[in-house]
Amino acid sequence: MIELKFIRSNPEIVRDAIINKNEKANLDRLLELDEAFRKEQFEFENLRAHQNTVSQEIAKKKRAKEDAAKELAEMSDLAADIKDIQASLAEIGAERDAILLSIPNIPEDSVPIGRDESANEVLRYEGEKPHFDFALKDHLEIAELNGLLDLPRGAKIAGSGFPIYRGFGARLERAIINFMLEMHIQKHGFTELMVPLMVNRKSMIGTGQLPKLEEDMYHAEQDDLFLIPTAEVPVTNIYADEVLSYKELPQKFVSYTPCFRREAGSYGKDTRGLQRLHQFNKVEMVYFSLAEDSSRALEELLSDAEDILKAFGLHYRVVNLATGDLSFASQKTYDLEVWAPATGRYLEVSSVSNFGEFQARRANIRYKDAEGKMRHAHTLNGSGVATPRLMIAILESFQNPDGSLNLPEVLEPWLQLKI
RNA sequence: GGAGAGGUGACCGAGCCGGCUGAAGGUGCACGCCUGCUAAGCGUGUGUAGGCUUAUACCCUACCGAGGGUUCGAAUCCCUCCCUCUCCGCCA
Repeated sequence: MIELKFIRSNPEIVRDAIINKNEKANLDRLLELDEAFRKEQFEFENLRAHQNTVSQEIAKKKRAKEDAAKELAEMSDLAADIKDIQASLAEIGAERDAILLSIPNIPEDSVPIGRDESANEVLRYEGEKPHFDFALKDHLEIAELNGLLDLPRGAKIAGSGFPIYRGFGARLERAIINFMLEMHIQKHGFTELMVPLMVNRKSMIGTGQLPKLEEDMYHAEQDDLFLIPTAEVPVTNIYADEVLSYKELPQKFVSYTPCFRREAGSYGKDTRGLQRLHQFNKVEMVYFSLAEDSSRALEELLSDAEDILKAFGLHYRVVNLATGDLSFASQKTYDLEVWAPATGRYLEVSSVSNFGEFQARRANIRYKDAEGKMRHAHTLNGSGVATPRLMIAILESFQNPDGSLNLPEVLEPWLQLKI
């Protein structure tokens, strides 16, 4: 979240951020509550200070075995007043904090301003765009010809958007995941984590999925647990409510998990095949950095994610997301969009974001710097990468005229197969 | 699920027959001294958050798992919940 002090002294910056990110947060009400809270807090603290003083007197007199009846009489009323004002304070504070949690992070200056993805800025294209001299089949047709997927039965047992990978399709999926994990571990210096796939409400608030996106989350009501929409949630929260030493930073974690999203409100959009799923696999990178290092770390994460696509020899582009397309918690995000030749579109396979101290404030992730001062860590993450659309790009890019596949050699050891 | 023990500062750990405890002691950390280097030793300092403020200076308030209660006053007493550990049961 944004520090209340900052909001108080820079309301216009916050207001612009809310507008540019298409958020709805009642900033005016927040400022009003903030003022009311501080006013009552002042009253409360004065009363409390008086109460403490007199309490000391009573203690002193009792120890000296003197009579303290006069003081005790006064204190009764005072205690009642304090209780009242305390209740009012709690009420104002609760409303204030609820609004505070709905204030989005503030985009960096280098983020293009615009209300939706049409304002996104394509920074560059990488890799060679493949050319084919035969009629292309899309990933669903390839999958069908090779028996890689069983979407109808996935839908039967769970619902649409819950895919079954079958036979070589399952092995290929698994090989891709392992390949990505090992590259991040061995070449990029990440530490692997295997994490809970369900998290509590506090964790979801910590990374900023809640309160805004509750409708998009699968929720187990009995236990108030949420299926994770991304490994970002459990991994980023591992240091919630902790104080690290500056010497322990930076830290880089990579984690493979399935991800679960209800995708409420996006029915019928890009639904063919694996394009949009309720359950999908993703390798996620999470980066905890010193406050002054996060901009550099963002570039590093981007490069780590790009290495995956480069290793497969896929054509892709790097996009600097506009304010309106930026997530609630992000201050800057690069998307990687891979080219799917038969689908004929660039598909998002990775989002690499810098959250600054926004998540660290919510989750209370701090460190002591070299001067012994408390700082909030900066958190970043990036998909490295999500598999379904990567699978689309792979199936479509490496197809032969007969629908068979000519897969990239880098997968050879992971498939335990001669390619 | 049943029985018991416990949750205190970056960490360990006292306090827990209510007031003089923001909290002993130790470790760690920072600075200084000392030793030819390292190690050891000596000294000093070292909580967080909020309010007020030009101020990281004072001052005030809050915080001893979370939330309530009793009381003039609670880390200390009572209740509820969460978590950890040990034993029993169940189970992959």
